[in-house]
Amino acid sequence: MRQDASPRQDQRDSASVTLQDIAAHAGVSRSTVSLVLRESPLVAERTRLKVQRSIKALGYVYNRGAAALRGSRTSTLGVVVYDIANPFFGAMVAGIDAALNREGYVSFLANSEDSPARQQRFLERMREHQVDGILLCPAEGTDPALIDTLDDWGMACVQVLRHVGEPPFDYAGANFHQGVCQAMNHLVALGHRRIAFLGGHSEHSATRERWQGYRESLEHHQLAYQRLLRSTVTRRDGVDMIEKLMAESPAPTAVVCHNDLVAFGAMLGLKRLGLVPGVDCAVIGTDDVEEASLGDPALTSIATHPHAIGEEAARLALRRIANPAGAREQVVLAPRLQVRDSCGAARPASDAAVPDPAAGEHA
Amino acid sequence: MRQDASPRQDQRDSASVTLQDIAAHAGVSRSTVSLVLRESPLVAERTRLKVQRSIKALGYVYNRGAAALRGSRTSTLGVVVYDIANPFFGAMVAGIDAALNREGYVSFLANSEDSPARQQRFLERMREHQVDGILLCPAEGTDPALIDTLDDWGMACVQVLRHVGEPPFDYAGANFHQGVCQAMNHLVALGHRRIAFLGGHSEHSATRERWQGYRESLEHHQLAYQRLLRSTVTRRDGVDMIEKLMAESPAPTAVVCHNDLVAFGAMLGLKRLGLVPGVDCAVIGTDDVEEASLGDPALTSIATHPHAIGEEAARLALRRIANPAGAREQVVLAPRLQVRDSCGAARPASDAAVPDPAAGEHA
DNA sequence: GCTAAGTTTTAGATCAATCTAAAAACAACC
DNA sequence: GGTTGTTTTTAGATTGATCTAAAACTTAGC
Repeated sequence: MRQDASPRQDQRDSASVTLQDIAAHAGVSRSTVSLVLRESPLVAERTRLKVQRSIKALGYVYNRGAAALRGSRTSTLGVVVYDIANPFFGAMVAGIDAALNREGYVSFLANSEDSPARQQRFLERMREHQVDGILLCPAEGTDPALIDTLDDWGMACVQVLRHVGEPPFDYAGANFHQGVCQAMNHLVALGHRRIAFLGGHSEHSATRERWQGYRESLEHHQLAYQRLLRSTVTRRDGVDMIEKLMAESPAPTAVVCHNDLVAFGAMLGLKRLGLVPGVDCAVIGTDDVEEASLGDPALTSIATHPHAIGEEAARLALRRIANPAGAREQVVLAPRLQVRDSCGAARPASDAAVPDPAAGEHA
Repeated sequence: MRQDASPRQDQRDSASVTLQDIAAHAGVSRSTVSLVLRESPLVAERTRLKVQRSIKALGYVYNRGAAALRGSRTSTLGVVVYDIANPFFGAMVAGIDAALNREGYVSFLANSEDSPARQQRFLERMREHQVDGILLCPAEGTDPALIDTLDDWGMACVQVLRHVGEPPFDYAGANFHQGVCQAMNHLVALGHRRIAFLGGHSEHSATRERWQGYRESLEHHQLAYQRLLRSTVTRRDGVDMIEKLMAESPAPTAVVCHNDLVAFGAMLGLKRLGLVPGVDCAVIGTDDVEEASLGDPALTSIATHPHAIGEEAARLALRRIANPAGAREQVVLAPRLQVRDSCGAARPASDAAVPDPAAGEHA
């Protein structure tokens, strides 16, 4: 009836074909078949071909579970993120998937929802499944000792985007510090003197790095105005924070945001106040998600390349699995400031004491 | 040194503790320990407690690979989506994760990028790993025979969101047909007579269902104007399509969009033309992603509840695994029209021959 | 005290691969 | 033809759990 090419008809119904069956069919031993499967150079060309024919004829399926029992690798990895519904993590997971796919690895995914308990449960499951390694965006409140524990468990662990504990550890992420400095330099060059930073929650490494960049930039450019608002990092937070800030006196002429969601919120908040983003107040986001270029106005954003970070993290994990004793690595990707319409020059009309001549040069 | 509660000190260094070791420690047989682990009622209370103490004392870790080799289940599932960077799928995966987590299942994730070849590679890997089942958002161009093949492989397969082939099959998704009808009814009640449908690509079930809803609504309300534009479904497509439509004469007074991204694009396109979304042209999206409520104006959208769909799909898969011979099920969730500001009444000023009195009732 | 029935426990086979160490096959050389 | 050295192949042990069928231990009844 069915006309497809697979040799399903030949197989006995759904009963699984084993090395033993192939050995019998090809007239060799189980060991030889195993060697063929693992592409050992020990086996003679003629034998190899004969065995491969039998493998095809019987529709053999490699049993990775059985192989893992005797061997040392499972070719599986665990991936933990805390918000898979966030497109940033989606892109990152896509990068991980692409890199692993190339190497024949496959990954379990868990969404911790920033709950250390849930994260812990998943990691214990991963241990039971004997994954070779873990890619971990640690949930908020993760005990730094966890990294050592994973090491004791014999699973390679690469932290991604955030990290807990002290180096040396394996890590892949973006240089948020540098990214914020780039944004600040750009704004200062445009003549801005009152720049606020919006958002960031509790004590994550990724937040600390941004805030440090902000503070150091202020110092470096000798700017007196400093306004750093903590918050969760949703679009609504952006609305709330910008409304609060613009009611202050003096109000900022520019804001740098923890991520693009906050930045979208800030732009929306400005519009609700009857102000024009990029004219009345410059807005810069972080991540450069796909929507950034299609905003109104198009959002200037610090591009952090989640797909690339995912790929780097996966590759680092594979390196560590291949060489568990090797030196720990930190792969920190440089961000790039993607300039668009939401960060015009500071208005001369605003109450700046001395209009900056530099503004003209760069406007 | 380290003060945590885990009995790591007792274990011999990283060598794994087996049932045999526990049996020796507790003074019982390997079989008894196995029964305790699986909570068999056969084991006497005293023995059970004794064995559980030994399990704790030795820091035993269950080896699921070994268990799967002898047993029939792996407690693993494969999940295939075609665009994990899309927040809609992110939310769906979060729903799947939540439902599986409760049942002690864990899932492999793959991002097919709508490539049947890549999807096929992943499914073969899943077979090698002997997953109990697959949650599949089939890639574009998937051969309908694939569903039967998976069945032959002995893996439960639940299609999600899209489906290929003929029923009966297991499926979880949203009632897109009904959703579009709700949107159309709403627009008609507001007085709209020229309603276009934007977006949808090639022959997916999820697209066909939307288009059918559109066409049947037109017929039901006896509307002569029909304009259905095919496209991929990105924000940019929305911009392009609305610009094209508004240049036509007569132009539509409302558009229903394949998803929220297209709708955002349509709103942006209207603004670029100097028109006001919700006033000059009503816009309705599909999915009701988080951003919908924060748009400018807030977007009316057909909420399809991706998280709930993910949960339903996962639960259905677990049911099928528990009972492979059971009747196939289709779980189709009813969408809900989330009315916001982007779909005002059709303007009396526009060239409608007869202003509809119904518009007043609902405005 | 012995048998029968019920409750607990266990030895040994099994699952499907890998690994080790040794055997078999082949070639080359004296 | 026998020895040596390679190249191939293989038997059998091993991995860590589950399963089956039987053994060992209780308890009840006469």
